[in-house]
Amino acid sequence: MTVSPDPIPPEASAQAPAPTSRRELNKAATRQAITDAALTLLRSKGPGNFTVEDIADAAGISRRTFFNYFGSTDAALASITHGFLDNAIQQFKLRPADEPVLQSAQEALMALADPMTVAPLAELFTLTQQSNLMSHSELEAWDHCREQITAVARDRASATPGAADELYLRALAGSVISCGKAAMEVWFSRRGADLSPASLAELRQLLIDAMALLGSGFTTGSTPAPSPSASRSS
Amino acid sequence: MTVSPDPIPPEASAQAPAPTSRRELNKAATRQAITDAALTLLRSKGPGNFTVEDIADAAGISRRTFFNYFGSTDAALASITHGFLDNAIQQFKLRPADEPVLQSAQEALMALADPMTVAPLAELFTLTQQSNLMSHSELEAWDHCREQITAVARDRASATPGAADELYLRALAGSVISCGKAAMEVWFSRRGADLSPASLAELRQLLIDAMALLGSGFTTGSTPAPSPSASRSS
DNA sequence: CACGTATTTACACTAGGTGCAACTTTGCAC
DNA sequence: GTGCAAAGTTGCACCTAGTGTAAATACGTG
Repeated sequence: MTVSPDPIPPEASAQAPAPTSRRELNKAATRQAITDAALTLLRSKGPGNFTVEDIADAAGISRRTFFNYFGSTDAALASITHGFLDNAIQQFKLRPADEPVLQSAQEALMALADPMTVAPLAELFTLTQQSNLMSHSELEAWDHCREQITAVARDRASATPGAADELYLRALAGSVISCGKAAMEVWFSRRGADLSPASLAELRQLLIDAMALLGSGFTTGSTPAPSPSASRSS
Repeated sequence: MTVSPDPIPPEASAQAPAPTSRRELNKAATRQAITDAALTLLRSKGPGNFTVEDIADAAGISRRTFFNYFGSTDAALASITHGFLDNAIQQFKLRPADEPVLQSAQEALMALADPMTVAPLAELFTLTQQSNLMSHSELEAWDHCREQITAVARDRASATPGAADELYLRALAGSVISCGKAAMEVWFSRRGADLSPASLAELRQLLIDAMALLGSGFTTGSTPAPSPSASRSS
């Protein structure tokens, strides 16, 4: 795949530090073309009903080149999830080190509950929902995120005097991920791919509630606290 | 694979309600032969270094028959995990309906922290640890367990007046699974495949602590509570 | 333009996974 | 026991995933 010499000024859509050579541009374009093609095929044919060759053809590259970019169809699609979660981790790392992990997670997720960011993830989710378990690559992406959270939590703990142990770190990070997933699952099952402001507000509330449940130890005793509770509102 | 007409009396090793016909016996034997062969190959060659054909040969069946039993090598190995978790779910379902879910989970896991039950799982874990993400089939097994927990929790909730919502159920079940996994990970990383009484006692304690962390909302504020805390001792 | 390097591509090959038809074993009635 | 139908196994053909390799093409730089 060769990019035609679009005279795009260098500052256009500069997300990364961008050593914007033609090689880099081509690679980025190919990568994008592959994920676009994969998503299009997913839309039109449904999960599991298209091959790597289909994607390669649609993206205008050879089958072999596809494998130079992704290890499988799943991986191509999971790059969407990966992008979202990388973003989340980035936000998470920006939080002050003395903030409780749960709150950091909540704040990081809040920052991402906007249409632009969740749209691709929401569509991917709805399109793959029928075959109810996530693909291996997608699970890998979530697991990678979990490890990142563990690492950050470990750093923060080592700064405080009574450093928490490994069990604490792993259990916490795993639970945060699980609760985040749970919130998204519930959101998708309630609203489908609805990205309206009201729907996104509901997502935010679900994320807040999920983290609050985790922080309260899932106590149901006196306060069932299903929906109206919130530690903060955007 | 044909079982020779061993004159085994019908009560020998009757685990299931056992409609013990010859057909059932043959199938069970084949299934067992496959998982045994897979585990042996895993031991001798390491993960990813043997093929379905290798397993089939070792189990004395054709490649095609292997696929009549399992969808992949991973699935054959994951049957170990599946067995353990099915067992766990069974224990979980036996708990009284008015018991808090977290405590039920803890009790169910306690009942399984004996050498016979954890040994296969421990070995599988250590043998596949180097390639750090679990196989797809193994993750499926854990996810199936998560769904079962969700279902039980849903039943229990619908019996109580202030029925908890879907977010609560999913977040709780997901967190329980995550914490269980975390406890096992820590155990394996500390003790390898050590199945001594002391090691198993440590596993029990880790499981107890993990559920306690979840129940306390991971509060570190005043009580770091890393190890000596426990809501009960076996 | 020319040359070295990065990238793409075609080709060959191993292995996973599935449908199908022939064959063997088992359960059951007689 | 014989015979028959259902369940299970096997070989075979076929498609797809994924990888190694070497030739061809595109790019960066002088």
